[in-house]
Amino acid sequence: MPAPGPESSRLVPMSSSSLRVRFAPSPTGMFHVGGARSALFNWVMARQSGGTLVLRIEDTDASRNKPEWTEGIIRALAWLGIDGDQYEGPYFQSANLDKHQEALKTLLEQGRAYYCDCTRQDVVARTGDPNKGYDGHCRDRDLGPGEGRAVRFRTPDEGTTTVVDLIRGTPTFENKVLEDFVIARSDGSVPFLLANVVDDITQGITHVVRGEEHLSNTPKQQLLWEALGHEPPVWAHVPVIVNEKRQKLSKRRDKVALEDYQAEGYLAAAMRNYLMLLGWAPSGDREVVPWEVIEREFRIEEVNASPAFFDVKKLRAINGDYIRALSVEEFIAECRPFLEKAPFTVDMDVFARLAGLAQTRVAVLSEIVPMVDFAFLDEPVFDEASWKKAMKEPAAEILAAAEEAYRDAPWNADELKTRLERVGAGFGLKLGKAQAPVRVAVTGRTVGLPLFESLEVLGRDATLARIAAARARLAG
RNA sequence: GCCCCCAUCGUCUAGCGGCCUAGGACGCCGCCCUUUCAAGGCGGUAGCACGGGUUCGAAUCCCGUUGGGGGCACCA
Repeated sequence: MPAPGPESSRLVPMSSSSLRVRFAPSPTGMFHVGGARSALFNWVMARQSGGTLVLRIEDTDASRNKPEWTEGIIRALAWLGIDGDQYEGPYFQSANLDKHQEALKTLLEQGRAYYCDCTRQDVVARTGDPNKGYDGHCRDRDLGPGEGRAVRFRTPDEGTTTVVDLIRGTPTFENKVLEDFVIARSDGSVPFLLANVVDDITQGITHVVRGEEHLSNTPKQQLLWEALGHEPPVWAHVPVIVNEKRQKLSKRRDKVALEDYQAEGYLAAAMRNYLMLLGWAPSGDREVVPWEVIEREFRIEEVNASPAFFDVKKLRAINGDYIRALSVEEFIAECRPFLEKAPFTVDMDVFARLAGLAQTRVAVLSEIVPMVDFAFLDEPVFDEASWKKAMKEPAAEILAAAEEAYRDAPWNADELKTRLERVGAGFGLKLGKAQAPVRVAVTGRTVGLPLFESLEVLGRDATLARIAAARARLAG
């Protein structure tokens, strides 16, 4: 860690109880990993500055306000560690409608906005170019309210709007390229651009940390802040998360639902750690770090400005690290929900004897099920490829010899290993080869938990029965 | 089409003018360990997009090119 520079080099004060950030998702039925990362960034900033994180549900679109979706957001946040006591709210955008209308009225009265009765078709007909924006046709027509009339914000004809962005510096936009955008639909409702600003103003937001996809909206929103008589917030547009084709992750084509990862057995701590690594890295040559380190070291200004690929392979690796770092008891507890969903009944006492062996072998919790199924099923599920591979040449003889050797063996892993070693030696085979037929006979697969420990847990009767069954299958 | 953003190994990143013969991690490959598979240990593979400047000196600063991405709705 380099010597810390003067305090002034920190763009976001380390301690400022006045900092107010927000996470403002619109309910869509699933919680996007990109949203999770934004939430995390905002949360960390609030925590390390002693400021406040506000949760606001942007539910004004009628198709996006199912209560269970909001619950899903709250549940997902809690899973990540952002419990209800970590934020103010939730506020609902739909509860702030009066303020939206008030702002609209103010803008209209100040002459910063005007009524417009143009349809999209009208505009295109006039400009002859569907790529062109609104042409300002109604700017000075002095229209009053009326059926089919929207309200547009009058953007400046000259000058530039510069947004101060912690990650990108000072993107500057020519005002003349900003079209007069709609701030009230003809039904009177206020769309995102304005509603979002009014809510941020209402809730005293000082730093807006959101996805890069909003950067183009920012000059328009900043103009709105100013027109409404407020100093705009400090912005921070975090890069989008992309897929292998380097496109923004989309719920249509990519696996983006946090719930899906949770259901597969990714640990919240691992997901949290991984998400923070997208665009940022802790000090030193390590990246799998306790959350406290992240909370101490994270700086929004250090977040990379370029898009990051959501690499499930790396997520897996990190998840494996987190799983291995669990105590066996914790591991068992984490496995429980997955075992309860398994198509067989798990005796947790039996599982407890296998858990330690399984822990280093699963990268994702759901993998525990096929790994221990043999111990709970009446008979193993044979993987045909495994069977073919292991049950050749002296397999029948090995199984016969093993059955014989195990009939009266003291039932512990060491002894079982020694006896099978001896069996193998009789065929000039090393244990690695000799154990294969037994492993497949008993577990159904060629790979799995350490065999002799598994046999010890399984018990003599089941082991012998399975070897016999395999011999019969081999003969028949 | 217009606007904006971005550019270090395949991927995520460290680097903020000399410490870089570019470091770490994931992946991949090899070796060791070993009852399979993991885990672990050791080693290897691979990168500053390109072209101009600025400078004694550029991955680091500036400009351009190229290439990616995002946004341009009476969605959020």
